[in-house]
Amino acid sequence: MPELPDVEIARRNLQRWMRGAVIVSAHSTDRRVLRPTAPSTFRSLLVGRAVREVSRRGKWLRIELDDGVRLFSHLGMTGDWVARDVDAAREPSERARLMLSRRDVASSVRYVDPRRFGRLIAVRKDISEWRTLGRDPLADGLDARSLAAAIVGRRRSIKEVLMDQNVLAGIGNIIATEALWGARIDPRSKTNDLSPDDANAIARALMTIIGREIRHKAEGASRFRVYGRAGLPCPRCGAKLLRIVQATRGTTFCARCQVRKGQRAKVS
DNA sequence: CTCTATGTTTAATT
DNA sequence: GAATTAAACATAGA
Repeated sequence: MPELPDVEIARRNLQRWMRGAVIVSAHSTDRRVLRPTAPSTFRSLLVGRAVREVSRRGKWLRIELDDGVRLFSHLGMTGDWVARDVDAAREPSERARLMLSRRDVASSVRYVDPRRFGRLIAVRKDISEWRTLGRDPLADGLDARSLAAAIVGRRRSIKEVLMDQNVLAGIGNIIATEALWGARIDPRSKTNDLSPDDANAIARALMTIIGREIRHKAEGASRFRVYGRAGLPCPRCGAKLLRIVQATRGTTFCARCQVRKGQRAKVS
């Protein structure tokens, strides 16, 4: 469940479930997800400490505890946090469980992740993956100027740059695909061929999609215009949507109404 | 059986 | 050495 809007929803859930609670027990034996991998380290760092705050940058969650301890959580491709009764059975694909107590009320949260691309990192200082993250569109805001400053001087395509977490934090394949369609820009365009108007269009499209996804995800389903719809007609112009591969990730786009920047004008 | 998948890291290649 | 590309991870679903 991962891209900025999904992670933001997870943050709000965890904040609601955990803030002010004391961690009564912490259990995980998953050596793929856990860092450090020793279950005893996970337990001893977390147990007995209260949850101060749950924050997010990009796709990373940071659960801040007493004494400077923090639990970083990345959801990978299929990770999610769920709240359950203390005596509820183990979830399918459950990888970690925290038992909580708040005002004498007991509860539990579980980390589920079928593919186990996610991470749970219990540490006493911020990890480098967190420190090097780029601008977060939701937390820091994003406009034409800040986007242009972030992507300036890159040689890769705009699609790949948008997904670089150290450039912009939280943009994944879906949002990048959708935003470039919304901005009418061909995903193969190079960043240094983009005008200030282009940067403005992309920044606005990103903010629109992120806001809409958070709003919709909080309740129902989400709706994508082009992602996963290759071969179907473009919702804007009706041409058949194409699928290409960039940096091993599929990109769906409309070759008719998304303009490829930096290409020589078509000869007549 | 084959292909694809919301993400990131690491190895291989240019 | 920098940059780009492919592979790897682990599992599910079409």
